Amino acid sequence: MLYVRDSLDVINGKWKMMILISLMNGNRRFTEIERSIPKITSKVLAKELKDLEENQLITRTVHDSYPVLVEYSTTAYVKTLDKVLRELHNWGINHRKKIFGK
Amino acid sequence: MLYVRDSLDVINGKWKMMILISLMNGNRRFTEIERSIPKITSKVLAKELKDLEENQLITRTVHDSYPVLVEYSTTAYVKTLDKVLRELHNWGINHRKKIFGK
DNA sequence: TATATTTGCTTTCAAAAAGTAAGTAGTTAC
DNA sequence: GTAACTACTTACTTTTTGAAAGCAAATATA
Repeated sequence: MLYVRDSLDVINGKWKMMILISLMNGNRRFTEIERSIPKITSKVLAKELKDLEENQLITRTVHDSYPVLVEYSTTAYVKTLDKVLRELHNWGINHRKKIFGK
Repeated sequence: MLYVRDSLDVINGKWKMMILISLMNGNRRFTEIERSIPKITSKVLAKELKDLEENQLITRTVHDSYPVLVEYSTTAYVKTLDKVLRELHNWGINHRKKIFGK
Protein backbone atom coordinates (compact mmCIF):
# COMPACT_ATOMS: atom_id res chain seq x y z
CA MET A 1 0.00 0.00 0.00
CA LEU A 2 3.09 2.15 -0.27
CA TYR A 3 1.92 4.15 -3.21
CA VAL A 4 -1.41 5.30 -1.85
CA ARG A 5 0.44 8.35 -0.56
CA ASP A 6 1.47 9.28 -4.11
CA SER A 7 -2.10 9.08 -5.29
CA LEU A 8 -3.39 11.09 -2.42
CA ASP A 9 -0.87 13.84 -3.06
CA VAL A 10 -2.48 14.44 -6.42
CA ILE A 11 -6.17 13.76 -6.06
CA ASN A 12 -6.69 14.39 -2.38
CA GLY A 13 -8.77 17.27 -1.17
CA LYS A 14 -12.38 18.01 -0.74
CA TRP A 15 -13.00 19.07 -4.32
CA LYS A 16 -10.56 17.65 -6.87
CA MET A 17 -12.39 14.40 -7.52
CA MET A 18 -15.70 16.18 -7.73
CA ILE A 19 -14.31 18.60 -10.30
CA LEU A 20 -12.95 15.76 -12.39
CA ILE A 21 -16.28 13.99 -12.26
CA SER A 22 -18.09 17.17 -13.24
CA LEU A 23 -15.82 17.51 -16.26
CA MET A 24 -16.28 13.86 -17.15
CA ASN A 25 -20.01 14.47 -17.03
CA GLY A 26 -19.64 17.00 -19.80
CA ASN A 27 -19.40 20.31 -17.98
CA ARG A 28 -16.80 22.54 -19.57
CA ARG A 29 -17.42 26.13 -18.57
CA PHE A 30 -16.37 27.66 -15.27
CA THR A 31 -19.87 28.55 -14.22
CA GLU A 32 -21.28 25.21 -15.31
CA ILE A 33 -18.77 23.40 -13.19
CA GLU A 34 -19.41 25.71 -10.28
CA ARG A 35 -23.12 25.08 -10.45
CA SER A 36 -22.71 21.35 -10.75
CA ILE A 37 -20.83 21.06 -7.48
CA PRO A 38 -22.90 22.03 -4.46
CA LYS A 39 -21.24 24.39 -1.98
CA ILE A 40 -18.05 24.98 -3.91
CA THR A 41 -17.09 28.64 -4.13
CA SER A 42 -15.57 30.33 -7.16
CA LYS A 43 -12.38 31.10 -5.33
CA VAL A 44 -11.79 27.48 -4.44
CA LEU A 45 -12.83 26.29 -7.86
CA ALA A 46 -10.41 28.67 -9.55
CA LYS A 47 -7.60 27.47 -7.34
CA GLU A 48 -8.36 23.80 -7.75
CA LEU A 49 -8.61 24.13 -11.52
CA LYS A 50 -5.15 25.67 -11.55
CA ASP A 51 -3.85 22.81 -9.43
CA LEU A 52 -5.38 20.19 -11.67
CA GLU A 53 -3.98 21.92 -14.72
CA GLU A 54 -0.50 21.92 -13.22
CA ASN A 55 -0.84 18.21 -12.56
CA GLN A 56 -1.87 17.69 -16.17
CA LEU A 57 -5.21 16.25 -15.29
CA ILE A 58 -7.12 18.95 -17.12
CA THR A 59 -6.54 21.52 -19.85
CA ARG A 60 -7.73 25.09 -20.04
CA THR A 61 -8.53 26.52 -23.44
CA VAL A 62 -9.38 30.12 -24.15
CA HIS A 63 -11.46 30.56 -27.29
CA ASP A 64 -10.77 33.85 -28.97
CA SER A 65 -14.37 34.41 -29.85
CA TYR A 66 -16.87 37.09 -28.86
CA PRO A 67 -17.52 36.70 -26.07
CA VAL A 68 -14.33 35.03 -24.99
CA LEU A 69 -15.03 31.52 -23.78
CA VAL A 70 -12.91 29.49 -21.45
CA GLU A 71 -13.27 25.75 -21.65
CA TYR A 72 -11.92 23.12 -19.33
CA SER A 73 -11.61 19.47 -20.18
CA THR A 74 -9.98 16.40 -18.77
CA THR A 75 -6.87 14.96 -20.35
CA ALA A 76 -6.67 11.37 -21.48
CA TYR A 77 -4.72 10.69 -18.33
CA VAL A 78 -7.80 11.14 -16.19
CA LYS A 79 -9.25 7.97 -17.71
CA THR A 80 -6.69 6.05 -15.71
CA LEU A 81 -8.55 7.21 -12.62
CA ASP A 82 -11.72 5.45 -13.70
CA LYS A 83 -11.24 2.45 -11.48
CA VAL A 84 -10.43 4.57 -8.46
CA LEU A 85 -13.54 6.63 -9.00
CA ARG A 86 -15.69 3.56 -9.54
CA GLU A 87 -14.50 2.02 -6.30
CA LEU A 88 -15.07 5.24 -4.42
CA HIS A 89 -18.54 5.39 -5.90
CA ASN A 90 -19.29 1.83 -4.87
CA TRP A 91 -17.99 2.35 -1.41
CA GLY A 92 -20.05 5.52 -1.10
CA ILE A 93 -23.22 3.62 -1.91
CA ASN A 94 -22.29 0.97 0.58
CA HIS A 95 -21.42 3.45 3.28
CA ARG A 96 -24.65 5.35 2.82
CA LYS A 97 -26.53 2.10 3.30
CA LYS A 98 -24.62 1.44 6.46
CA ILE A 99 -25.25 4.88 7.90
CA PHE A 100 -28.85 5.45 6.90
CA GLY A 101 -29.91 1.85 6.96
CA LYS A 102 -30.84 -0.10 3.86
CA MET B 1 -20.48 9.02 -9.72
CA LEU B 2 -22.93 10.57 -7.32
CA TYR B 3 -21.72 8.77 -4.26
CA VAL B 4 -18.06 9.63 -4.50
CA ARG B 5 -18.87 12.63 -2.33
CA ASP B 6 -20.14 10.35 0.44
CA SER B 7 -16.93 8.37 0.38
CA LEU B 8 -14.78 11.43 0.39
CA ASP B 9 -16.59 12.83 3.40
CA VAL B 10 -15.39 9.88 5.43
CA ILE B 11 -11.96 8.95 4.14
CA ASN B 12 -10.78 12.24 2.76
CA GLY B 13 -7.91 14.09 4.30
CA LYS B 14 -4.20 13.94 4.15
CA TRP B 15 -3.83 11.22 6.76
CA LYS B 16 -6.90 9.02 7.24
CA MET B 17 -6.07 6.48 4.57
CA MET B 18 -2.47 6.30 5.69
CA ILE B 19 -3.55 5.63 9.25
CA LEU B 20 -5.89 2.85 8.15
CA ILE B 21 -3.12 1.30 6.09
CA SER B 22 -0.74 1.52 9.02
CA LEU B 23 -3.26 -0.31 11.19
CA MET B 24 -3.88 -2.91 8.52
CA ASN B 25 -0.14 -3.46 8.41
CA GLY B 26 -0.24 -4.49 12.04
CA ASN B 27 0.65 -1.34 13.92
CA ARG B 28 -1.51 -0.97 17.00
CA ARG B 29 0.12 1.43 19.43
CA PHE B 30 -0.02 5.19 19.17
CA THR B 31 3.71 5.61 18.89
CA GLU B 32 4.06 2.75 16.42
CA ILE B 33 1.51 4.32 14.15
CA GLU B 34 3.13 7.71 14.52
CA ARG B 35 6.51 6.32 13.55
CA SER B 36 5.11 4.40 10.61
CA ILE B 37 3.72 7.50 8.92
CA PRO B 38 6.38 9.99 7.86
CA LYS B 39 5.76 13.61 8.83
CA ILE B 40 2.58 13.07 10.79
CA THR B 41 2.56 14.86 14.14
CA SER B 42 1.11 13.51 17.37
CA LYS B 43 -1.48 16.23 17.49
CA VAL B 44 -2.83 15.41 14.08
CA LEU B 45 -2.65 11.69 14.71
CA ALA B 46 -4.60 12.00 17.94
CA LYS B 47 -7.28 14.03 16.20
CA GLU B 48 -7.55 11.74 13.21
CA LEU B 49 -7.76 8.66 15.40
CA LYS B 50 -10.71 10.22 17.19
CA ASP B 51 -12.35 10.99 13.90
CA LEU B 52 -11.90 7.47 12.63
CA GLU B 53 -13.23 6.07 15.86
CA GLU B 54 -16.33 8.22 15.60
CA ASN B 55 -16.87 6.93 12.09
CA GLN B 56 -16.53 3.39 13.37
CA LEU B 57 -13.58 2.61 11.19
CA ILE B 58 -11.31 1.85 14.13
CA THR B 59 -11.63 0.90 17.79
CA ARG B 60 -9.61 2.13 20.73
CA THR B 61 -8.95 -0.25 23.58
CA VAL B 62 -7.33 0.67 26.85
CA HIS B 63 -5.67 -2.25 28.57
CA ASP B 64 -5.71 -1.85 32.30
CA SER B 65 -2.25 -3.19 32.73
CA TYR B 66 0.95 -1.66 34.09
CA PRO B 67 1.89 0.32 32.20
CA VAL B 68 -1.46 1.20 30.68
CA LEU B 69 -1.51 0.29 27.04
CA VAL B 70 -3.74 1.77 24.39
CA GLU B 71 -4.39 -0.27 21.30
CA TYR B 72 -6.01 0.74 18.08
CA SER B 73 -7.36 -1.62 15.49
CA THR B 74 -9.50 -1.47 12.42
CA THR B 75 -13.07 -2.69 12.47
CA ALA B 76 -14.33 -5.31 10.06
CA TYR B 77 -15.91 -2.48 8.13
CA VAL B 78 -12.54 -1.23 6.96
CA LYS B 79 -12.16 -4.39 4.91
CA THR B 80 -14.80 -3.00 2.60
CA LEU B 81 -12.29 -0.31 1.70
CA ASP B 82 -9.85 -2.85 0.34
CA LYS B 83 -10.73 -2.30 -3.28
CA VAL B 84 -10.55 1.45 -2.96
CA LEU B 85 -7.14 1.23 -1.39
CA ARG B 86 -5.92 -1.24 -3.97
CA GLU B 87 -6.97 1.04 -6.80
CA LEU B 88 -5.35 4.03 -5.17
CA HIS B 89 -2.21 1.99 -4.75
CA ASN B 90 -2.23 0.93 -8.40
CA TRP B 91 -2.85 4.44 -9.57
CA GLY B 92 -0.04 5.70 -7.38
CA ILE B 93 2.41 3.32 -9.01
CA ASN B 94 1.18 4.37 -12.40
CA HIS B 95 1.37 8.05 -11.59
CA ARG B 96 4.87 7.77 -10.22
CA LYS B 97 5.94 6.14 -13.48
CA LYS B 98 4.39 8.98 -15.40
CA ILE B 99 6.06 11.67 -13.34
CA PHE B 100 9.51 10.21 -12.88
CA GLY B 101 9.53 8.17 -16.03
CA LYS B 102 9.48 4.40 -15.71
C1' DT C 1 -31.25 54.25 -23.76
C1' DA C 2 -30.83 52.66 -19.13
C1' DT C 3 -30.66 48.95 -16.17
C1' DA C 4 -29.93 44.19 -15.16
C1' DT C 5 -27.65 39.97 -15.86
C1' DT C 6 -24.03 36.66 -17.32
C1' DT C 7 -19.20 35.03 -17.44
C1' DG C 8 -14.84 34.00 -15.39
C1' DC C 9 -12.76 35.01 -12.37
C1' DT C 10 -10.08 38.19 -8.14
C1' DT C 11 -10.01 40.57 -3.75
C1' DT C 12 -10.80 41.20 1.07
C1' DC C 13 -11.60 39.68 5.48
C1' DA C 14 -12.88 36.09 8.89
C1' DA C 15 -12.83 31.38 10.48
C1' DA C 16 -11.12 26.82 10.54
C1' DA C 17 -7.55 23.48 9.98
C1' DA C 18 -2.86 22.07 10.15
C1' DG C 19 1.86 22.38 11.66
C1' DT C 20 5.62 23.22 15.30
C1' DA C 21 7.34 22.76 19.59
C1' DA C 22 7.14 22.07 24.11
C1' DG C 23 4.94 20.03 28.12
C1' DT C 24 2.83 16.40 31.17
C1' DA C 25 1.71 12.29 34.15
C1' DG C 26 2.93 7.90 34.98
C1' DT C 27 6.40 4.08 34.47
C1' DT C 28 10.61 1.98 33.94
C1' DA C 29 15.56 1.49 32.93
C1' DC C 30 20.32 2.80 34.19
C1' DG D 1 18.47 10.45 40.62
C1' DT D 2 18.56 11.21 35.88
C1' DA D 3 17.01 9.82 31.49
C1' DA D 4 13.77 7.78 28.50
C1' DC D 5 9.32 5.92 26.95
C1' DT D 6 4.14 6.22 26.21
C1' DA D 7 0.06 8.55 24.88
C1' DC D 8 -1.24 12.29 24.51
C1' DT D 9 -2.43 17.81 25.39
C1' DT D 10 -1.48 22.72 25.18
C1' DA D 11 -0.07 27.06 23.29
C1' DC D 12 1.16 29.43 19.43
C1' DT D 13 1.97 30.27 14.35
C1' DT D 14 1.06 29.53 9.60
C1' DT D 15 -1.69 27.91 5.94
C1' DT D 16 -5.94 26.84 3.91
C1' DT D 17 -10.87 27.53 3.39
C1' DG D 18 -14.89 29.93 3.16
C1' DA D 19 -18.25 33.77 2.55
C1' DA D 20 -19.18 37.79 0.30
C1' DA D 21 -18.46 41.32 -2.62
C1' DG D 22 -16.37 43.26 -6.71
C1' DC D 23 -15.05 43.72 -11.58
C1' DA D 24 -14.54 44.20 -16.71
C1' DA D 25 -16.54 43.04 -20.84
C1' DA D 26 -20.57 41.68 -23.20
C1' DT D 27 -25.47 40.61 -23.81
C1' DA D 28 -30.29 40.77 -22.75
C1' DT D 29 -34.37 43.15 -21.07
C1' DA D 30 -37.51 47.15 -20.43
